[in-house]
Parts: sequence; structure tokens; C-alpha cells
Amino acid sequence: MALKEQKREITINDIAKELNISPSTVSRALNDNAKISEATKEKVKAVAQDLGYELNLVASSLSKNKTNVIGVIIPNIGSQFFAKALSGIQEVARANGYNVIICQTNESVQQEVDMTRVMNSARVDGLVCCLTMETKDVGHFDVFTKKGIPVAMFDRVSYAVPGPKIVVDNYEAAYTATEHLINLGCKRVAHLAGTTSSKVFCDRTEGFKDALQKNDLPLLPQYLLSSDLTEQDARDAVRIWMNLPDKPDGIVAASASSGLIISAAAKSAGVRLPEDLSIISLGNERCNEFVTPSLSAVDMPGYDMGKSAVEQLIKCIKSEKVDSSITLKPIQLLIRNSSFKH
Amino acid sequence: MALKEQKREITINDIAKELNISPSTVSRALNDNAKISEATKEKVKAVAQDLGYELNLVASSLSKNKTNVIGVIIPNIGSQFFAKALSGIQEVARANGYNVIICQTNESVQQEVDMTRVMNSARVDGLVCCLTMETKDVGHFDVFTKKGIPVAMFDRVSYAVPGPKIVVDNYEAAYTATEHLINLGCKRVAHLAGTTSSKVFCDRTEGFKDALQKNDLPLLPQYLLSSDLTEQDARDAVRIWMNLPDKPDGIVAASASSGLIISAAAKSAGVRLPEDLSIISLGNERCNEFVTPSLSAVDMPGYDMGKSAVEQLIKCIKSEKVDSSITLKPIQLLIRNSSFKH
DNA sequence: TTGAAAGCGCTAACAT
DNA sequence: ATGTTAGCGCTTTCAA
Repeated sequence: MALKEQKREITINDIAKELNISPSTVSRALNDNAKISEATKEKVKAVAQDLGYELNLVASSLSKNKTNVIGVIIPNIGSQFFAKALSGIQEVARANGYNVIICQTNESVQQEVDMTRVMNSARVDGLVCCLTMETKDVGHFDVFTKKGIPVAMFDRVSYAVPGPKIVVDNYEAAYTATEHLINLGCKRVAHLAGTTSSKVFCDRTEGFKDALQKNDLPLLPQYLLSSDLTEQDARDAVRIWMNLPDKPDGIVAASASSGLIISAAAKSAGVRLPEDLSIISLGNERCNEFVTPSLSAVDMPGYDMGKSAVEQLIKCIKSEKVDSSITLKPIQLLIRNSSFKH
Repeated sequence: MALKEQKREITINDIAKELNISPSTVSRALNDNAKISEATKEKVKAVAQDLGYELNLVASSLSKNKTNVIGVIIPNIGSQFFAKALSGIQEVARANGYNVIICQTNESVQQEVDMTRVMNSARVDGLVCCLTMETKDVGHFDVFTKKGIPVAMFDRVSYAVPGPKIVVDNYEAAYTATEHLINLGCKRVAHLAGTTSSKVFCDRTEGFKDALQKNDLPLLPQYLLSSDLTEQDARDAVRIWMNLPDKPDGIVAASASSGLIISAAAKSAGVRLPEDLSIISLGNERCNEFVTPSLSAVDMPGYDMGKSAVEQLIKCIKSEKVDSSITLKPIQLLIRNSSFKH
């Protein structure tokens, strides 16, 4: 136990006194203001260093009415997609001198609403956001829009909120994945879909349906299961499908995690992969390479999306214009052994 | 493109004018000060709501000399251990009204040093930190210690910095894992160790060595490989070991990721798991359950460690005492098929 | 090139 | 129970 030492922080006033100059000169010198002589700058910086001065960002923010902080609201850090996005966000932010404050919503709309209030109170200069799967109403972003604080959204976005959007074509992702299975020779392709309240998952479902139709395959209702994509949902889906008289011979999983579970469940049910059943997941995780058979996937570029979101956001902050451009990031079909034609 | 609207923020002064009372009364009312009449509080809150007032945390922080922000410095968000820790940190922080600003060091000491400066400038109320594998000198934390700002460290800690420490017994983890393989009948147990500049990995190596010794197994130098645990390192290790006349029949991997790669590499080299080779990794990831054979591991409780770190930190912040207690979190041996006795 | 002074929005000691 | 006032540390007009 050590008592808190009451060493007051060094301020620009301390530096000013030390040099017998005014605080404003010190401030300007430290900020490399053009009108300050090199001599003064050097002296000021030397003393600052000597005294161990560090800018008080709180005071600076208050007086500049700018915090240099970007707020990030994401559903959960646990998913590799978001972890990568966060890395991208972090890196670009830091490289541009922004700090990042982060909140997870855990897919709860209420938490999302709460978090926007926190971000507003913190007076962030901009917001990067991926909505929860359930977010319908986006009124909680109005406060930023009204103040001209830009909000960049990625992946799960709402076009009702102005600001840059970074997305992938989820329809195409599912279409490509489904067609890949069909090209492999699959005749009975099933889809474990996500919640219908999320556009991302609706698009994926549409892509799935259209791929079947374009390839003259019937869409059997029992082959299209919608769920929250929990572990249990995935296991249930496999159980249901494998008890059908006409078992599917191909499965498109709406998420990376459900794909992994489907594959594991099918395997332990004695289904031979990929001979009897091909599987592909929408969303790729590191693990997909390690399982047996390795799991094919459509990769969504998380890192890139996070990176672009902040880049666009900073552009808005700097220009004081809110640009509602849409950036479509390319997806990538990763064919692995779970869907390999022999 | 929308032009930034210049709507000034609502302040307590606006509320004060509206009600013909003083700003301090407003401030007190909003903060539920005991000396303010219920009637006034209600009026103030009603008007605040009406006007869409939101506390300016920047101004509040400056005047209170307290930001309600906790800084977090971690090596990388990509690892599941840190992602979980971050979740724990986030949750406890938010539940206690703290915001969290996060920086990744990417295992770079220089970045770690830079990040401490940022955190200092941001005047965080406390710091949660997991050191890089290479951090030796910890002078960059002195600035916090001197000011009485608590620094809680977890996993990779330095006892040279005062403050709570949340750790696991890495010696025990490796000892337990190694002995588990020995009990299985393994006679030639190898260890892919991490860098010797990190205490965590040194402890693990010691645990490995001692388990061999206590069980009267020789420690052959070629069975103990130290590395940075990159993907390439893991592959190289497998190649080296599998070309030995006396191939190991058990491997203890110093990290979760290296364990997964070792297992995959061994499999594709045609080694039968677990018949010819048992594998266990120190650190568990979701993926360990999904690979074939499922990969045994010693689980390190990331979520719990993050949670405790913040709990202890907040205790220090509130009491204005820096408590250097050490919390040892229990580890868990997860026996899966990669080390299963038949 | 530098200084003086006001102000960012809130809090808190002191007064009433 | 409420008002007055000063101040947190910095930036920024305006003046010199």
C-alpha cells in the first residue's frame, strides 16, 4: 500500500514562469505555431522535456471543442471479424492521432442506445459503428447527425443514418457460395439463415434463393432454416436435416461460427465430408483452415472494412462534411476441402 | 454531402437561464446532490430532458480532475485470450461508469512506450496493462506511479511496477500439461517454448523441465526448442522433430496458436494423433474443440483475468491507495482427443 | 514575434 | 437550499 503522492501536474504555466514568458507563447511553441521564433520553440521544448510536461488532452479538448477521440460501437469483440475490424480501426485512428474509445453492445439494442449516449457525452469527434442484428430504429444516432458529428457504419449499416458506409455484397456472397456447391454437383442445397430482422442476413438468404432458382433447383422449405445462429441452432439444424428422407447434399451456413458447428455436428453424426455433404460458410475464421476437412468459406475483409471506415470518417471530420458514400469491399471465395470436387 | 449544422451544444447555463436559477444549482441537481430540493431536481431534470442536454464529460473531467476513463494496453486483440480479457475489462468498467480507451502494442515495446504517453495525456484514472513479450525496462510506467495513478497488470506483468497483478501459475500450467502426457505413457516429450525474454514463457519452460525431471525422464536438448511461436516456427519445429531418429511421442506447445499449427503440421506429415503423438497446448482457443483430433489444452481464464484486473484497479482508484496484491487465477486442464489414453 | 485576457462547460469552496 | 465566484489547463482572438 502506497499513499497517493500529491505531485501536481506540470502545466504550460509552469513552463511559462520558468522562462518568464506568457502561457500563450508556450502553447504556441509546443504546437509549432509558425509565428514563434525557433529560438523560443527550442527553449520551451527543452524546459517542457526537463519538467516532464505532458499535454493535458482534457483541457485541450475543452478549449478546442475537439477531442481527437473516435468512438467505436461494435456487437462483440469475440468474433474474429470484429477483432480484425477493430485492429484496422485502431491502426488508422492512431496513425492519424486519434484515440479510440470502444464499446460492445453484445447484440443488445438497449446497450447500443446507451453507448451512443456515452459517446455523445464524451464528445467524440466521430463514430464508427456496426449495428446489432436487431437494430431497426436508428433515432439514437440523430444527436450526432444534428451536430454534424460524422457516423461511419460498416457491415451492419443503416442507410437512414447519413455518413460513410462500408459493406460487402452479402447477396453476392451467398449467391457465389451456393453456386459453388451447385457447380460441385450438389442437388439439394440447404441454408442455415440468420435472423430476418437483419438486412445482412436477408441479403444472404436472397442470394441463396436466387442461386437455386437460376440453376433450376427447387427451393424446398425444409432446406431453409432461419435462426439466431447460436451453437444450439446449428446443431438442431443438422439434426433436422439429417433425419430428412432427402438429406441435403450441400449446406450454406450464414455465419462462420455456425459453419464450424454444422461441420462438426455432421461429422459426428457419421456424415462423410465432403463426399456425402459439402459445406461452406459465409464468413471465414482462422479455424476453418485447421478443421478436417478444412472448411470452405466466403471471406469478409474485416480488417479492411474497419480501416476504410475510419479513413472515411476522418475525411468527414476534417472536411466538416458528412459524405454518405458507400464503399463496397470485395469478398473472396475460399475453396477448401469441405467443398472440393474429386 | 450535408453541411455541418452549427447547433451549439446545450449547457447547464441554458438550463439555468430557462429556470432562472444558477448554473451551480443545475449542476448539483443533475448530480443528485443531497442539498437540492426534490422539486428543483425534478424541474431541472425535466428541462434538461426537454432541451436535450447531455453532460459534457470533457468539461466535467477537467474541473473534477478525474476522467472516468480507464486506459487499456494489450499486445493484440486478435488472440482469443486478449479478446476475452478485453470483454471482461469492458464489462466491469462500464458497470462502474468508466469508459475504456484501448491501445494495441502489437508486441512492440516502442508502441507500448508511446501508448503510455497517450494514456498519460488523456489523464486516464487508471491503467490496465499486459506487457509485450519483450518488455524489460518498465520506466514508462513511472509517470503513473509517481502521480498515484494505479496500474493493474495481468498475464504478462512486472513486479517492478506497483499495482495489482492478475496472473496464472504458468509453471504449474506447463508442469500439469507435461505430466498429463507422461501419465499417458509418453516417454519422449518435447516442448516448443516461447521467447526466453518473457517470464511467462520461462516459467512454462521450467514447469516442463521439472515435470520431466520429477518423472525421471531425460531432458534432451533437441526436444526443447525456443522460438517466437510464429506459424513458421511451429512448422519448423515439427519438421525438425519428425526427422529425428527418436521422434517425440508427446509435445507441449507454449501457446494455443502454435499448438494448433503443430497438430495440423504433424497430421499432414502423416503422424497419427494421438496414437503416435500426443499434443497439448498451453492456452485454449475455441478452435481446439473443432479440430481433429480435438486438441487438449490448459485453459487460461482470460475473461476472468480482465474482469479482476479492472475490479482491483477500481478499488485502487476509489481508495486512492495503490494495492500491490497478487491474484492467482486457477487454470484448467482440458483433456481432449489429442491426448487421450485408449 | 509575443502578451493579455477571455472563454471552453463544469464543479466546488465559500457565502447567504 | 441556493447563489457567487473562482478555477481546472489549454487555446485563441485581439492588441501591441
